[in-house]
Amino acid sequence: MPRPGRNTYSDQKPPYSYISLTAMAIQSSPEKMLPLSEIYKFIMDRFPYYRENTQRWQNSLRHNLSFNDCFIKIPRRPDQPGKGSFWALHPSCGDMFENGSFLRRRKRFKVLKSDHLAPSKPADAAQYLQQQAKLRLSALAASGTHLPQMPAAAYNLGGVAQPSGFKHPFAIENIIAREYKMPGGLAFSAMQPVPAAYPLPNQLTSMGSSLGTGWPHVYGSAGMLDSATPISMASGDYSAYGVPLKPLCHAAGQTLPAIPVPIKPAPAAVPALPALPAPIPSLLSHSPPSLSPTSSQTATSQSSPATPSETLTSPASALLSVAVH
DNA sequence: TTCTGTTTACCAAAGG
DNA sequence: CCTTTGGTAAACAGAA
Repeated sequence: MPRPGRNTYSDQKPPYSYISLTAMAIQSSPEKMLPLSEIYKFIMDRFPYYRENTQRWQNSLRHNLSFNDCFIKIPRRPDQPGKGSFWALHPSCGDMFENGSFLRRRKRFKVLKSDHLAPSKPADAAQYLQQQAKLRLSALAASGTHLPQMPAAAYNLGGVAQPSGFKHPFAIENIIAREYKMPGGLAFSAMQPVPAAYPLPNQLTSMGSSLGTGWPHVYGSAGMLDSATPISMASGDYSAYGVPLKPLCHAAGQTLPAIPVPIKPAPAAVPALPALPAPIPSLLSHSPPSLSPTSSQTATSQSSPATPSETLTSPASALLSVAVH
């Protein structure tokens, strides 16, 4: 595996906080959720720095998972053996890194509990996520080729934390989508359909092999950036997420993404909906709301965030919000 | 036992 | 300056 030649930065500590790294890992997964071990793996696969002192940084990472509200825990199903839960990103934390810095967030992410009104458990959010996934799954099964949106996007709708509609040029998924390149030069879009409620091992591993190119300080990724990459990697070690990003996006203003987020399905990257551990629940047959594959932002950018998926008055979004610490 | 997950504490750096 | 955020250590409990 070791790519001879160019490990220039690969041993350096990546300029990302654990929160960033974890978010990247989660976002890179088709299901937008990963078990702890997979998060470890993602990081270690891509950042050689973290192949050492695992005790230390993994402890830190675990701490971050628990400590930060931007990570939510999704319990495993009985049919999904394994240790620990899945971890997902809180749907509203997309703007966490809005300032373009992956070292320090704009502000801390806090979940406000609606004290009395609420089924305010993370489990609800988790369930919602899962349901979204299933809905998409069934939609996929129904339409065959149709490609729904990522759960986070739909999950966001009506969310409290995004009062001004869509805007997160620095959403991790955007960044990742921009960074990850498929071997064929096809940009991997993090905006993927959700084939299943739970990650399938083979999916994850296949993802793993296809991801991770285009990271300057990432092991074995040298030279994978094609010229279409909007970000010049010329000299800076971390320019991918570093300097250029900010001006790039801020230049076009805050509310509209300067760089169009790849919302194209990227079929190649779509794991072809392999045999599911559990049969597709037909009980979820009520039409999947807001699955219009047309746009995650073109539509949402100007309309009120809640419009498309009213059917799903997200229980989670009602109780989740961002607050200054 | 090991792995996960939670929690507390302390410190350093960044940011206002 | 003070506050916030991030990194680390560590103790601890629970699950596989």
